[in-house]
Amino acid sequence: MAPKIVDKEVKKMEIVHAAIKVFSEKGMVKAKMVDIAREAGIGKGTIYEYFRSKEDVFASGFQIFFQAMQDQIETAISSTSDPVEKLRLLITVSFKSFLQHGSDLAMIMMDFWAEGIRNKDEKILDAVDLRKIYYEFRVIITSIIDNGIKKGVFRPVDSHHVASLLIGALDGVMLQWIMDHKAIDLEKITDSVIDLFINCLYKK
Amino acid sequence: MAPKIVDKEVKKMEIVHAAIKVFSEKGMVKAKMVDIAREAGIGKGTIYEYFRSKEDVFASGFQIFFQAMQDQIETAISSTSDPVEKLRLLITVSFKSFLQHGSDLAMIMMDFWAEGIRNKDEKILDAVDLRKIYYEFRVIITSIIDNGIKKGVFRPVDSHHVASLLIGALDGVMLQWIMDHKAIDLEKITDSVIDLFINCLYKK
DNA sequence: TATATTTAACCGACTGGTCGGTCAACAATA
DNA sequence: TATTGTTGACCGACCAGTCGGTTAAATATA
Repeated sequence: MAPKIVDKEVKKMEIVHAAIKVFSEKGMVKAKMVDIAREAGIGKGTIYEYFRSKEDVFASGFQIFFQAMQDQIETAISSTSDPVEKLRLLITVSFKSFLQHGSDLAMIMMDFWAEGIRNKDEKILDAVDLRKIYYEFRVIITSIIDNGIKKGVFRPVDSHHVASLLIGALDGVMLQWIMDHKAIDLEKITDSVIDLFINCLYKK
Repeated sequence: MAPKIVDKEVKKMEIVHAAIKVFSEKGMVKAKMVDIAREAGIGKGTIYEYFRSKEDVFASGFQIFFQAMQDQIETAISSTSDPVEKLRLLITVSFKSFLQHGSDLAMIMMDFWAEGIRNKDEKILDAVDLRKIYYEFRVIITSIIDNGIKKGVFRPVDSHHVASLLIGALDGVMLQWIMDHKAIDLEKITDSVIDLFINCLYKK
């Protein structure tokens, strides 16, 4: 009357994390369902007990990945109310989380970008909505800058443009680092980013 | 005794340009050989008279695409010897070339990135060597900045880091623009990039 | 406690479709 | 007619997703 019971949610997470690992090593296209199954230590058919399709697995991985990153950043910047310190933390934490995960996790981000941009018009995967993710990121940074301007710490600038620029710089530098670890010293570049953005925002 | 003659090089270029169009619309994976053939107005088999594989077609497209971009930028910055003006032109031309081509061409760049990063260890496609391309780009910008420092126009900075940062900012802002044209005004952001980088480099 | 029963959970052989690459036949030219 | 150039039907490797069969945990029964 009562058969084998497993925690569906826990197992689903196990599969997603196995999938994230495989995606990061092989990329979305070359990663096969059987690879994910093997990594999770289960049979291929079992995946379909928890996910509707490969895309569904991918979307779940995407969401978990970016949610974790966003949480990490928001936790860090909520520790202070000083706009300068918030920006400094945001930049540092962004680069740090990349450094600590190595290039595997960076690789999967590349696929998320590629997939997210390619499917930006199709509403199939609403979890993979990079527009929303970037919008939210921009709002966070814009509000820090606006607050800094209001407090008279920063000179008046177009906060939206500067926010876009900061996000772009973070992404773009990471992109170069993914391509060539030896050419880009992520730790030292952090200081340059902070120097350029914060010093240039300071009111003189 | 003298059979049909076609200009192999011209036809090869026709195929590559058809391929670039198809790649930009569908992406590397979804673009089929038969699509490229149809776009070029030829049979599928003919492509294999000019290219060894799909990857070979992709690599050729890659090379032509980036070479054109690099030529455009180098032509622009060679028109002046003023470091400030060189930087201003480099930023403007980079964004302009993106704007004029629309998002199709931006899409293919995304695939080049993804493909280039994924195969960065495999030496199969040495034409698709993003490391080299970014290195060369960095050299160009570094030399402009160093020259500016030498002339006493710019304050002394780590030119390599600032160059990486500028390239990153250009790429990263374009990435956001690709994702959401409405959220990013590429023309107006150009001014912010110039403002931030050039003003902050100025010696006071 | 041993055994039977129930059924969620699991699995991997199979299917159906896709697509890169080949090649034998065909077309055009001089 | 000899040679270059073209072609698309065909092949086979590949793989996402399916499905019928199996396993084993929890309970019921004696």
